[in-house]
Amino acid sequence: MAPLASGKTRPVRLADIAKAAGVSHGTASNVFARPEIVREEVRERVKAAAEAMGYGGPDPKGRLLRAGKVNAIGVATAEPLSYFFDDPFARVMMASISQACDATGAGISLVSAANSEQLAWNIQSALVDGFIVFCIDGGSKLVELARERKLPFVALDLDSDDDEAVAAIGVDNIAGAGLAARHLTELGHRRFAVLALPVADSGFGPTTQEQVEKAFYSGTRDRLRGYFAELSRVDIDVSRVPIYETVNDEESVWAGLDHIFAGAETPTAILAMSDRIALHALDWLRQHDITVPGDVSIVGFDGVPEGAVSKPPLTTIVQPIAEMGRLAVKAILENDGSPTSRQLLPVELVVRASSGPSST
Amino acid sequence: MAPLASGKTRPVRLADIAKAAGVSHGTASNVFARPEIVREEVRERVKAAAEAMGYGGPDPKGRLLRAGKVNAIGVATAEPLSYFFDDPFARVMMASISQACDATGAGISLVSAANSEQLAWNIQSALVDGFIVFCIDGGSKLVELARERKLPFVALDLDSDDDEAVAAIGVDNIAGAGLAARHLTELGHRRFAVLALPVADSGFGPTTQEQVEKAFYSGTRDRLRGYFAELSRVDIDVSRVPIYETVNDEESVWAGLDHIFAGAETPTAILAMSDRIALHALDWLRQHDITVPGDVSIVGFDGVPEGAVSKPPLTTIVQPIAEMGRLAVKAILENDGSPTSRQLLPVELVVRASSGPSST
DNA sequence: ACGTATTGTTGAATCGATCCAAAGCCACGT
DNA sequence: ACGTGGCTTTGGATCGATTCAACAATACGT
Repeated sequence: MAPLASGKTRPVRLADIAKAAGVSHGTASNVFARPEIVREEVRERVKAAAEAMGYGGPDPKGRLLRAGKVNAIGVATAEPLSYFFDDPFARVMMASISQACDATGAGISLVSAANSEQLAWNIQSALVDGFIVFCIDGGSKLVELARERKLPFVALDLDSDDDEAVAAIGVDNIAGAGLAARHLTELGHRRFAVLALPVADSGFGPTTQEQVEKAFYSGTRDRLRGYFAELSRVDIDVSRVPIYETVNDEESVWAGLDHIFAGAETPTAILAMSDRIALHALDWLRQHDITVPGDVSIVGFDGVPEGAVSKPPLTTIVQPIAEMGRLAVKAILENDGSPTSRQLLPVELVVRASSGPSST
Repeated sequence: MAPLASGKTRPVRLADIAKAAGVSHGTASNVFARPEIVREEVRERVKAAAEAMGYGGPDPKGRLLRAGKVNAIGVATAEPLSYFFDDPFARVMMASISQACDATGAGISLVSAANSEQLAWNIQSALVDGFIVFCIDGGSKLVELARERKLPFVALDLDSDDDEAVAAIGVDNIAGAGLAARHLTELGHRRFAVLALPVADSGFGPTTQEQVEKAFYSGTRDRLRGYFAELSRVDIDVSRVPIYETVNDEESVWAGLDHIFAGAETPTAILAMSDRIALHALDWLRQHDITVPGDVSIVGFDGVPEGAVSKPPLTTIVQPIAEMGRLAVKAILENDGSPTSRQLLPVELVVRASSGPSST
C-alpha cells in the first residue's frame, strides 16, 4: 500500500502481473502453465511484466490447493530427524525409498520431532500425499497419528499382532530368526545368549522371555520367538538362555556383553537382533580378546552394508531392504483408496565369517 | 454426488462438518485451531460430527495458503536423492541440518531429480520457506533455479568467484588446502600427487593446472590453488605434480592411482581433495602393499567421521560441518528479507596416522 | 455476405482452510 | 428499562493459484 513498501518481500501475485500486462489472470496463468496456447506477443508481454515486477513464478502454495496433490511422500519416525542419516538400516532404506521417488518424480519430506507433542503436530500438518512410517520405536503411536490423517500410509516393520487394518510391509521375523538360530545349532552350538532390541521404552538391562512376550515392539518379540522356537526344537533349554535388552547402541550392547560374559557359563553363540548390535558386539569381543568365530559365533539381523566389511564380516539375516522401500513408495503413490494390505517379505541367511563350528 | 460415492477418498471438508454440526465454518475452524475459545458443548458436538464423517482434521493444504508459511526448508542438490544417504559428507551435513531443524520445529524436504528438466520443476514447485543448496555438482544451475524462486536460500560450499549477491556458507578452501600441503612439506615430502574432485562434468582422468583453473567447480579450483601456493612457496615445481581428476568414487580414484603409480617418479605424498577420495585411496594402497604412512602419506579434506576409524586413521582438513548446517538453517529461518551474505568458516588440520615423515 | 471453424482470451467458480470485525446473548448494576 | 462488559458465534474476506464454459476475433469456404 505505502509507496515505500520495497522492504516487504514479494507481495506480488499472479493477478498483479496480469493487471500490469493488461490481461486477465486466466491468461497470465496459462503463460506459465501452458505457454503454448497463448499467443506469442501476449506471452512475451506477460513474461516481461513478471520479470519487471520480480515475480518468481506461480507460487506452489496456490497451485497446490487447487491441484489437491502435493506430489511428495512423508517419511515419519519417532526418532530424531538425524536418525535418517545416522542409522545404517534407515540409510539403506531411505536410499531405496529415494530411488523409487526419484523414478516417479515424487519428493520426500522427513517428518519427526524433538518431543511427541510436536510430532503429532508435524504429522498433522505435513504436506504430503501419504506416509511411510518407520516403526522402529514408538510405532503404535505413530501409526495412530498417521492413520488419523486419513492419508494412504504404510508401516515398515510393524508386525503380526498389530491392527490388521493397517497396511504394512515387513519381513518374516520369526522365520528369519529361526534361520539364524538353526544356522548356529547346525554348527554345533548349544550355549546361547541373545542381544535383544528394545522391549519397552524403559532403557536397557537383562530381561526374560516373559517380558519380551509382552514387548511393545513386535519385531523384538517375533525375533525372540523365532530364536527360541528353533532352539527348543533341538532341545536347548531356552529358560537358561540369557536375554539382554539393548537400545541398539554401543553403550547398551557393551553393558550387555559385560553382563553375559560375567556369568559362569559363557555362551559360544550370540544371537543379535540387529546388525548394529552385532557390530558393536564384534568391537567388544575384539577388545576382550575373544576371537570370532573361534571362541564365539555371532549372527546379526538386517543385512546392512557395513556387515559385509566388518572384521570379521558378519553372518546375518538379510532383509530385502531395497525391495521394501520400493514397495512402500509404490503402495503410497499408486494407492487409489483401497489400502494395500500387509505384506511379509522373505529374508535370507547370508553366511560370512562371524559364525563357525562350536569349539566346545 | 452419487449416493454410492464411498469409493472416493475424503471429499469431506471443514465446511461439511460445520454444517453437520449446525455451526458456522468459523466456529468449526476454532474447534481445531483454538479449542479453548469454543464452548465445551459445541466443541464436543463438532468433534463428534467430525468423527462420524471421518474427517481427518484440518487439511494443511488449506491452512498453508492462508498462513503463507510452510515451516519447512528444502535441501536441494543436483545429485540423485540417494546422495543424501550415501555420501559421508552429505550425511554429516544433513544430520546437523536436521538437528537444527528439529530444534526449531521445521521440517525438511529433500529436493532433487533424475534429470535436470525435472529438477527445475521440482525446485519451482517445492513447498518450502527457503532452500539450502548443495553445490557439490551443477552448483551454478541450482543456484540460478533457487534464486528464481525468490525465496531465501543459502548455498553450501559455493566459492569465491561466484556471484557476490548470493548468500553462501563455505569454508576457506584455499587456506585449508594450504594447511594440508604445508603439513606434508614440513614432514619433508617433495614428490606430490593430487587426487582432485570433479573439474567439469566430463568424467575422470589426468588433468592439468590450467584445466583446473577453468574448473566449473570453484571448490576444486580453490583447493588446488591452496595446494600449489604452498608447494610453490617451498620451491616445488608444481608443473610436475600430477593431478588426476576423479568423480569422488572408488573406480575413478583407483584409476587415478593406477595412473599415478605407473609413472617413473612415484609420489611420497598424496593430496586428496576429499576424505572419500582419500579413503578409497587407502584401500588401493593397502591392496598394492604400499604402506601408509611408511611409503606414502596422504591427507584428505572434509573431516567425515569415517576418517577417524579408517586404517590408518586419516589425517585431514576438517570442516566445521555441524556449524555450517546450523548456520544455514538459521540463515533461512531467521531471514527477514535481507540476505545473509557469504560467510567463510575456518578449517582445521587434524593430524592422524595417514601422514608421516618422508622416507626419501 | 454469411455461416463455420479455429484460435485466443475472459471472468467466475473452486480448492480448504484462517482471521476478524461485528453481532448475539446473558447477567449484572443502577 | 437500559447501559455495560464478558463470552461465543457468525459470515464475509482472504490466501494464490487453476480450470472451464462461454465468448470474441480472425480466417476460410461457398
